[in-house]
Amino acid sequence: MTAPLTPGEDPTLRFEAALNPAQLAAVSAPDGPHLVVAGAGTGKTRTLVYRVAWLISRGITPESVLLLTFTRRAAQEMLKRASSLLDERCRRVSGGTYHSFANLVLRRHATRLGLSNRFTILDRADSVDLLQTLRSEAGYDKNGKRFPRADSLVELYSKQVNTQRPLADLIAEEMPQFADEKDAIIDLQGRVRRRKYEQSILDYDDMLICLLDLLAQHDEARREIAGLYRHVLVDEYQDTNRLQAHITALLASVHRNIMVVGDEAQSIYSFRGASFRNIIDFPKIFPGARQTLLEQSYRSTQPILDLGNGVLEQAKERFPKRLFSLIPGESKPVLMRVRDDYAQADFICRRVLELREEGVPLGQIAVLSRAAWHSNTLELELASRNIPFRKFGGIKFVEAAHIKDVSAILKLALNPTDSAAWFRVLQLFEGIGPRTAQSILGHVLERGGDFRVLVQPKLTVKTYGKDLKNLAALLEEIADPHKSLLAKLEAVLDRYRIWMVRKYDDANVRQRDFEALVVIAARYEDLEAYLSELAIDPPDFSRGRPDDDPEDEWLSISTVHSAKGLEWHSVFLLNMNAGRFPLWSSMKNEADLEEERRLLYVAVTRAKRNLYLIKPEEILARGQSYEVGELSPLLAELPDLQQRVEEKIYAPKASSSLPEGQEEKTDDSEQLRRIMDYFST
DNA sequence: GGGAATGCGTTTTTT
DNA sequence: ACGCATTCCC
Repeated sequence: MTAPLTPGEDPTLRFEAALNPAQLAAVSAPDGPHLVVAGAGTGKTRTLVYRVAWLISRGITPESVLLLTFTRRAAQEMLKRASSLLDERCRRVSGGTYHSFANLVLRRHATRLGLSNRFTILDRADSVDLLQTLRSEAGYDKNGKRFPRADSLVELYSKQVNTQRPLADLIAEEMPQFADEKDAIIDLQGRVRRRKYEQSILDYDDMLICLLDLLAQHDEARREIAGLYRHVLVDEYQDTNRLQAHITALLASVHRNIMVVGDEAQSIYSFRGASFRNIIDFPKIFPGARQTLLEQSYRSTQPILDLGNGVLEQAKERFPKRLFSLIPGESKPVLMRVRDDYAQADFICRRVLELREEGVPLGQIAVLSRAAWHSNTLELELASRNIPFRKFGGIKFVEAAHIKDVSAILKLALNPTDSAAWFRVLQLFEGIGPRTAQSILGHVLERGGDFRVLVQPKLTVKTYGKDLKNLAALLEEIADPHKSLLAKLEAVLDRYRIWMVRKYDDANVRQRDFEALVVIAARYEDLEAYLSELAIDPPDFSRGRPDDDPEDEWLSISTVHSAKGLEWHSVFLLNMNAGRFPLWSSMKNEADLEEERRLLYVAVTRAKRNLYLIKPEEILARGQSYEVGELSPLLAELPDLQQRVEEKIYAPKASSSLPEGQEEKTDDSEQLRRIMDYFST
């Protein structure tokens, strides 16, 4: 990155030297709406970063620039880069993810919506718990009839909110087998809504809904909030849904200075209502919007782009855009055939070590997969060979049961009417299951969430009476407004450790995660900010070591979704089989297959220099049996696949290629590994 | 008999 | 890790 400006230096000159004509046009564009369509690796982020720096260098107040991004990592990265371009003023730019922005605005304006500003936030699992509770309260689970599972209902309702389509239509499409229960399903959604409203709890979707409600229904609020932001910038616009597009448009309704950046070909979140229509329709909402197209890739070599372009050519719906690159590099992506999952892991470990020998740091290497669990075998292999890695995607740190338990206890101190939190906490104790928890929490809520209900004689005589007493004492302690956040957290952890040992046999492994919890807490003043942070912007790694490795000294393992916006020198793509990538479930209809194509496009274009597509010859099927792993149709459908990739076969000669001093690998060691794999989870 | 504990089989992607 | 079904306990 370039050095900071010297006083008196004209930043404009710097921008012209650092950007190509299309990028410069976007960066230095005059006020007004602007759509930037940018292919993978064409400097999308760079353009936004320079735009922020350009605006501020022209005297725009940093706080009045709003930068909305998909992940907080992306936001921080951008502001860091903008600061190093210009100066620290760039750090004061407003923004974050849609959800974190919604949280900030709602804490200020909640009362206008008749909502407490001490609301707590439900994550996905909390929503499932709440739904479970209401489902049994309403008796929908026990009239003998089949009824959708709680988690599929949560998904359905979420889709309804994010697509803003009638629930009845979605039921007909997504779960036709439950068409008979349509009325009950609709009724249940109403019950969930009312309950959340009564108890001041919001799920992720509610945060967007409330923000939209505030902006769309309260004109004064809209003018006040939209008035604050002279410039609105949005990254990854292809992954916004209708709700977010509506919010964005309203935020820009006062000053009309809005720049959205995106790539229809990388739209991979349609399962949560995202639509690249938002990009297509942008000029309809903002007539006369300027448009800029970025097509030159600064990331990948031409052979890698050729494969990406080839994948996209098979798409039914496509837009005229063709990436090109001037980066030298002749070698084609490698399609590596391996025997099975274990050979795949073996190949990656060896190749990773070789790459490191060749001078490629671990931090410049990534392994990507369609689903988080696809890398399970690889993770074991990496661990046994002491190759440090971090895993992104799948179950996150904050989603682990013990972290959720601790958060739930803390939530009660903030909002004692949060029944989802009560439900979880009560079931920590032996002898309390869903039924008993339900009944106790009924008593608690009757008294407006008073903890002292827990110590009434009727309860203390039970086997779990002592636990409830301890809980009540703990809650009393952490509800104290004079106590610091850290002190509250320590109090909870001290008590929870005792409960945890009874509940989990791997308690000492889980124990280590609490250190991270304390580290995060140290950054916050109060409980409310801390819990919001955990719910909205949690640390995004799920496995591996957070703090004790230097930045670049670990290999990334990631889902394709979590790899969005990132790039590596060398990329391995796992399981290029039918059923794995694309998943079986996505092979049934063309719309899903289209999205898988875009996903593969995203995956391929993460690579700068080396790309390995790995194709096991056999895959472990349902049950224990191996079946033939067909080549992914997303590759097989390319008429000129042979020209676009170099096919190789990985057939290790076990004894000769093993490093000295290690045990020779024989067939039974593989079997042992299989057994270990099976029993370790 | 109600409700909790235990065992079994399955696993898409995320704010 | 979780939902679901079965078994076990009060």
